[in-house]
Amino acid sequence: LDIIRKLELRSPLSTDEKSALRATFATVRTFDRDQDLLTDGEHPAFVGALLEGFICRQKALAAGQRQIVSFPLPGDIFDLNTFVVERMDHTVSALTRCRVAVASHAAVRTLTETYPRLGAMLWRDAIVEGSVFREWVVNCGRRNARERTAHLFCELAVRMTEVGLANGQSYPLPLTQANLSDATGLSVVHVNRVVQQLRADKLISLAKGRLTIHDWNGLALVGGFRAGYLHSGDKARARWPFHGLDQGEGDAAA
Amino acid sequence: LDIIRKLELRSPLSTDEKSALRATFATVRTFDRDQDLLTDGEHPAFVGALLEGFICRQKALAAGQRQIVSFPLPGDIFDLNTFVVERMDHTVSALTRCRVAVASHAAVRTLTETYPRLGAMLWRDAIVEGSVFREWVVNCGRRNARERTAHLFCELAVRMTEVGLANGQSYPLPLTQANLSDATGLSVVHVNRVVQQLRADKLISLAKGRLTIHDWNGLALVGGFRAGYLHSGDKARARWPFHGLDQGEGDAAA
DNA sequence: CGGTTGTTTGACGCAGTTCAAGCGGAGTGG
DNA sequence: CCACTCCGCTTGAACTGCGTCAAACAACCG
Repeated sequence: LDIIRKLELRSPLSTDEKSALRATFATVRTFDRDQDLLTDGEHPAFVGALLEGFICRQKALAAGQRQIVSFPLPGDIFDLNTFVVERMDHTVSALTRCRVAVASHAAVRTLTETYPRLGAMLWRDAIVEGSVFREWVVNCGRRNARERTAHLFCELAVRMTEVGLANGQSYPLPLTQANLSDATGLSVVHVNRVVQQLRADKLISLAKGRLTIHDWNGLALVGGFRAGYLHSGDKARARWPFHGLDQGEGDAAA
Repeated sequence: LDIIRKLELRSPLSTDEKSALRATFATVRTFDRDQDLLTDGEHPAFVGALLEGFICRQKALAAGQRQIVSFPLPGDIFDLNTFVVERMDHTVSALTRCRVAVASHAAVRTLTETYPRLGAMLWRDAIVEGSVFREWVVNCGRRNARERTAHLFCELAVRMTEVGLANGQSYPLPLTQANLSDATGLSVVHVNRVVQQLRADKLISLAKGRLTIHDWNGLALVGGFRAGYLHSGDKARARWPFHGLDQGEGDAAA
């Protein structure tokens, strides 16, 4: 189960925790390309963790335009927020055929009551995703087309590597240029030109659903990419401050 | 204390809860305009709740440009995430002189262990802020200058009203046009032109640090503003699923 | 082999940037 | 009380990055 792999990056799990996770997310559902996993406005009936495939969070505008606001990767739980908030404020769609492990809200609640440390780790990821959103605002607000796409490629490289899906310099990126344009806020035509420019500059190649980065430093420089906001290297803070069930090191006072 | 007012919008607090909040956030600090409350990269020593004044979260690019990614309003706690994540990934700055109620991490931890419902309510706000970030991505990515600024004014109108700081059609907005440009990802010059256009269209007036909305429907239409993502009207979900201390209605199964 | 979906290329136009300068108000020091 | 300065707002003119429109091309699929 990919969630396990992802969580263990930060801190090892006990066998109990692992089997509880497996039991909770036992059901697997498959979604086809262009299907919506969760629709804007609904209150979803399940909690889902991506196992494989590419999905996105997106919001649609009146004029029929779309903006992709993030790409949850395998191992990510993509609707934890529905625990806290009544309705979805965006849509989660499959960009490729994908497999998702689902659990009922009740089951996840039980899981995290039994293993509070797991709850903490899941929520940590949700908080980090907030940080990713902030960086996307910067990306769309203040970077030009070339910088934007370079930055996106860098971010995905780091995150794909983190979950073990990158293979050296390359990782699967089965997105259409239309998808990239929705993620960067550009037009399809311009994304095409930018990608070709990046190719011509020997920074990347992108073909057959796979992105290869030939010059990481160059690409990161173009995108102004600094990985801090992904909080990858941060030491695990397994202690969730908001349930009062366990003890741990404190980050003391003012 | 403004946090109390804000939390009570959702669900009334007991006298115990209120006095505990007051005790925890007893210390008040004042910051001058252009001072940083929290700096990118640091691990802050306190948790802060804005009492009055205008602050922003911002990220700086290499070229000296800035992007404002949100405006925490009075009653908002603006660095809860430092409970979970080692370092700040952005800077929080004062846009006007402001007052902030501060507490140590340890004190907030104690507070939420004693009153888990409070912890749940605080974190709910953090999750909702994530939703606001997503909408900002859309704003910067897919809306033109006029739409963007209109949307921003609408969002602030709703949120200022929510915390009781709006006065009918108008609310305090003591930002420079440079600030607005950093929030919208536009140039100062263009913000100026757009604002004047909105004025000329009798949608708003903006002067002396105060924004007045003359035609709400018109402005919301221009900005493509739909308030759902702010989750203002959602019924309170006081039960935080991740501490297992209290019971509550469940949102049942798959 | 034709239809559909995705990529590529070119020509053109415009929204928004940049540069530059003028203007008004608020604060400060003489 | 005036003079000077600083900061924020406003305006104009010129430039450009990116969008739009249109069409050709390539790959996949039934």
